[in-house]
Amino acid sequence: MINSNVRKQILITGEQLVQLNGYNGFSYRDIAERVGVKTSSIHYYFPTKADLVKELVKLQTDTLQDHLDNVIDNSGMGSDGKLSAFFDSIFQITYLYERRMCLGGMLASDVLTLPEIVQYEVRIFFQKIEKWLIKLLAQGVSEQKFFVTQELRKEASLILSILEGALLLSRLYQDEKKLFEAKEAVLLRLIK
Amino acid sequence: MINSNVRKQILITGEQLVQLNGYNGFSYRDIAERVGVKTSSIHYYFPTKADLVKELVKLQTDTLQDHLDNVIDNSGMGSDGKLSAFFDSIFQITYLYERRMCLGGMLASDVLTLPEIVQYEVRIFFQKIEKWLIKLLAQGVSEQKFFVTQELRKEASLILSILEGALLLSRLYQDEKKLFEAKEAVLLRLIK
DNA sequence: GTCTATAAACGGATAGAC
DNA sequence: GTCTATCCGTTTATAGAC
Repeated sequence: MINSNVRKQILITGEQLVQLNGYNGFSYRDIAERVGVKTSSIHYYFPTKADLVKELVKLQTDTLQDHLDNVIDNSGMGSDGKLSAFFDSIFQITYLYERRMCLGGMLASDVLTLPEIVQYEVRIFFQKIEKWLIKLLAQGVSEQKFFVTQELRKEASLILSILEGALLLSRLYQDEKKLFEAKEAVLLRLIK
Repeated sequence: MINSNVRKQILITGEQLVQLNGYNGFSYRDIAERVGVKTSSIHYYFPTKADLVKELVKLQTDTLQDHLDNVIDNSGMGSDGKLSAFFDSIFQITYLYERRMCLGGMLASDVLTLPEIVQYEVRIFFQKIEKWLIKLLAQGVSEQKFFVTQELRKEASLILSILEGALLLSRLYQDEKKLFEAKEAVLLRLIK
């Protein structure tokens, strides 16, 4: 417990590797080399790969949730500013951070090969973001800053799709412009 | 040559497995078992995994291209009908076909682990679809059926992002509704 | 907690018989 | 063309010493 720094380093490195290469694109060895321990030490903290990835998804979900809640609660911005901040927050933990894919999006593409526990956490990951978006949309509508012509749930879902798709294609072409265009399109769409 | 049916079966099965599980989520053994040959036979036709996947991406690119060109040239539909047909065509080779991901989208998520040759073909895959979309958008604008307020290239790119993102999330939740909602949103956006 | 050692299966790939 | 046999590195995971 004195130095469960190692545990933290394993989680951080695992997160990085999942976002870069996907669930089937990294191994315990990859983590071990980067952290500077043996693979058996990783098994000590996380008996199976499922344990490790489940844990790191939970962690990012909570961290992101806290961060976003701060944006919505303790910021002087209007709804439009908050939506803009939402995109920037996501960009900062994805493409703008070593050209990573979204953690949830990467695992979503691997969904058929994921252990059940991991699938479950990935769904939670997106559900929380979607709920947050719905809350923000409602706020924007009541402030008369956003003009939404359909169910808020559908609109939030669409925004998520745009975001994930833009990340996928930005990475393919190594072109961050697509990302900003996606953000701009969403803002224009709502603010109209 | 008499029975290069095997070659074709390998390609078809490989395509299926890539769309379901990704580049790092299947092996020569998986294909061999399904086709009913030994892995060495696959190596006879495709010396390396890169050869195989490169080939199968090329194939789907060409097939899809031909199909879409037919839609745009030899159909009595208006631009809106053609765009609708575009979505349906993609759905038919993805989620509505064994809940597959888009071939290009799946490989895009694996991009950092792909051999160069495969990366190249994936980019071609999307470039051709994007060009086709731009052509259709131009047609729709000149017919005054579509109202596009930005560069056609940006609009096409956005449509692709929406499509890929919707596929990703539909698969995660096993919910085809998201797909149809995405299609509807794109159509409303342009026709409005 | 971290290591060495090892298991047992899997990965892509090749040589050579038929 | 397809197979058997095999190579050799990798992968996840465990046992047990320190």
